[in-house]
Parts: sequence; C-alpha cells; structure tokens
Amino acid sequence: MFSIGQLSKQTGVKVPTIRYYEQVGLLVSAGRTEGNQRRYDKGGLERLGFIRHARDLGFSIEAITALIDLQQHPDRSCQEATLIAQHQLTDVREKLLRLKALEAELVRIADGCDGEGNSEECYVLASLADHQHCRGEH
Amino acid sequence: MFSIGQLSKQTGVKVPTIRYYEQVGLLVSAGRTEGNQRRYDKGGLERLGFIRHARDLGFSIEAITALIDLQQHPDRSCQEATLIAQHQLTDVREKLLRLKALEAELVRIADGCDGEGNSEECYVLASLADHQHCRGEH
DNA sequence: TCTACAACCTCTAGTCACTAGAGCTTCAAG
DNA sequence: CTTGAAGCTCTAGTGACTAGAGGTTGTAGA
Repeated sequence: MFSIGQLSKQTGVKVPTIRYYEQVGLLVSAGRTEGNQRRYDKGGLERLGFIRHARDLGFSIEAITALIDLQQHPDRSCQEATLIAQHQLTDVREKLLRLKALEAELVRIADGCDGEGNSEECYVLASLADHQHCRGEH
Repeated sequence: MFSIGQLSKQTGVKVPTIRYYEQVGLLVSAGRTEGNQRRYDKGGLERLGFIRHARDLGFSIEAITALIDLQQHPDRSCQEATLIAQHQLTDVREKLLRLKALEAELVRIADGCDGEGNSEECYVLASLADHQHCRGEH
C-alpha cells in the first residue's frame, strides 16, 4: 500500500494533481485509512501511470476518461481507442504544421534585426506591426 | 471613427476579446461617445492589428505588453525587442521538438493496431499502459 | 510512550487567455 | 418614432492544474 506521496514519487505526478484527478473522476476514489488518508495498491499505481503517459502524449482528460472506460469494458471494440489515438495524432500534426510556419516567421523577424539602433526603426516591432511581410496564413 | 464591432471585423479579433484586451491594459482605453460606446481611430486599429499578429505568433500578453512599451519609448534600444522575439523562437523550437517526438510515438501507437479485436488486447491501450516501449523521453 | 514534524486532509482562490450569458442601454435605419 | 442590432457592465465558466490557509494524522527517534 502506498500513500499519495509515494504514488507521486513513483509516477512523477504531483500530489495535488493526483487529488485533482480523483476529483474530476479520472482516478477512482482511493481507499482511506482510519485517519482519512488515501492508500493505493498496485492497481492504483498502474492506472495513474496510464494517465500520466496519456497526458504526456497530450491526450485531454476527456479523451483519457474515454480510454479508461474502454479498458473497463473489454468486450467493446478496440476501434474506438484507435480512433481516439488517431484523432490525437491528427491534432499533433496540425500543431506541428502551425508551429513550423511560426518558426519560419520568427526566424525572419528575430534574425532580421541586428539588435542595434533604437526601437523606432526596430525590425521586430515593424514586422509585428505590418502583417504584409508574412508569407502564408495566420 | 470605428465602433468596436467594426474594429472587430477589420482585425478579426472578437468583440469581447477587444474589451478583454482593454481590461488587462494591453489596449489603451478607447474614447467614448456620449452614450458610453467605444470609438476607435486609425491608431487604435493599428495597435490592435499589432496585438493580433503577435498573439497569432504565440507571444504572451505579457510579452506583447513589453513590446508595446518599447514602441512607446523609441529612445530605448531595439535589443530588448529582439530578445523577446528570440525567446519566443526558442520556445517554439522546443515545442516543435516535443511535438515531433509525440508524433512518432502516436504513429507507433495508432498505426500498430488494426482496430479489430476487443479492447482487452488493444495495442493502443497496452501502449499507453506500458511506458517501456517508448523511445526517448517524455 | 511521548513528542516533533513531515506529510496528509479539505477548501477556496488564482493562473492564462479568453468565452458565455444576463440584463440593461444606445445607435441608426426605415 | 419605432424597432432591433449592436453596444454596455458584470459575473461566472473553460482546462488542467497550482498555491495557500488552516487543521489533522502517521511515524521515527528519544
């Protein structure tokens, strides 16, 4: 049996975050000692590890709730889980595209200026004021 | 002179967002009609355009406040603005690296499963439960 | 067995950058 | 002069935590 602090150390999830996960129903309520402190078993450790991993991969709490739900119903098709993962992948790819475009423009802006001179003629500020220079959307 | 709605249409920034920007001091308080409605001139339009562009590039409100501050003090060196932009670029590049790693793992997870069978043997769920398979950090 | 104190508990409020809604007033076209 | 879209303020909600206050419990050492 682990205390919440031990669980935290083993998973790398902060103590208040564990309590928060329980509060929003992501983690089933832990058993308690007579003095009302939470105690976890190996199962609890594994569930939190799952959540941690999924959160690290950017899955929303909502998506993780759905995945855990699927785990608890082994009769249900795996297709749903795959759909959630693929949706997440699409999401990540969209963000990647956006970020790449931003990087390009920031390079243009940040490197276009030698850092000398005063801000009246600053290239950074001029670039931000004038959207015209931008290639592509945002 | 523009109303807040016209300003919104021209810049693509939603009306409540414009009011929010004013509230947090990002946009100087607009002049008002006798009936207390905001009226903007060309300067206001340009300032909001600047903010919009910077937000699109992911600059925080705090960073934008600093940039606007620099604009208002043309005697100050441009170096500070360049620093802010470079900091933002570093940030974007870090996010890019992280996202690329996530993409790789999501491909592994989402494509490793044919979507058939039940969730007991689902590769997505197994992968999320078991961190061991992961290459690299997260 | 006692004591000290780290770790636990609950609850509320704060973070960021908005967004939504209630309930009211003003502006402008017909 | 009427109508209704657009404006106003204020409060509260979003997601995923994080921080702090103020009180209680568990446990290691004396």
